[in-house]
Amino acid sequence: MVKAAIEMDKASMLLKLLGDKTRLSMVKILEKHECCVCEFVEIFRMSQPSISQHLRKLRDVGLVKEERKGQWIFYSVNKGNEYYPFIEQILMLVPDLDDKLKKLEEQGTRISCC
Amino acid sequence: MVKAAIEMDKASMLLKLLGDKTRLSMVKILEKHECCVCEFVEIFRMSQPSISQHLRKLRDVGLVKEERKGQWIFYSVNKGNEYYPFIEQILMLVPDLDDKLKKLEEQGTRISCC
DNA sequence: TTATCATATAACTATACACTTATATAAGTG
DNA sequence: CACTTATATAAGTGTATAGTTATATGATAA
Repeated sequence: MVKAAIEMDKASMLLKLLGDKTRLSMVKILEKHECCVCEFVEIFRMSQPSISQHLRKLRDVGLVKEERKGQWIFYSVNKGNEYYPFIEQILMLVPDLDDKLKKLEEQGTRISCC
Repeated sequence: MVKAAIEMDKASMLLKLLGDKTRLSMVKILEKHECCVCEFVEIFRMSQPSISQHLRKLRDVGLVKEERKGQWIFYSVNKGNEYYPFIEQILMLVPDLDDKLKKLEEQGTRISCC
């Protein structure tokens, strides 16, 4: 067992949380980039409330944090969170999604709202 | 990204599968020990159908395999499965449950049925 | 053969979950 | 100020999920 180890309860809770393609992708992106809600709406082509609700689940366990900048709210991974070492290990096993952001930039929609 | 990497679809599907405390514990135990259904019934103090259904989900994606020995069916992790490298990395982050089996042995129930 | 043990499966139930629509809040903009 | 933009939240809906009880299957034992 590695230094990122945690109890079974916590581990299964976190795996379930990341066991959703949208949330897993969000966290993978947020690990490297700050994003606001409207960008995720673009990336995942999903309704704004749906995106907000996923972000809330991530925020409720402290995995992501939000920062308001004017009318936008930027999300990022909370690397100080007690579970981050665990999450970090899992994210290493998952493909990069930088191309998704790059695509937004090319479309000019990366900062459509931000 | 590490050699255990897989696509997002697969990753989230597997994380969801392990995002259940019972299944996560099962796989962690089966990684090191063959077990039969009745042992899991003891360990998790859960009904036999419930245990069987969890094992079926794991078997359906090929994570565990079964081998009949007389009237018992022994399960073990299928280390040849394409997803095993991914699973292995996750299991490294999770505490050992050897004490649970040890407890069964002490009670004499480890091989109550097997 | 009948009985028993180990396991699987089917049918049902209650809860959790992801998503939708509608509405609220909060910050800019004209 | 009213209007728009960005986001959150509430309420409702359909489906997935984990568990239950009941039954089926398959092997061994009497």
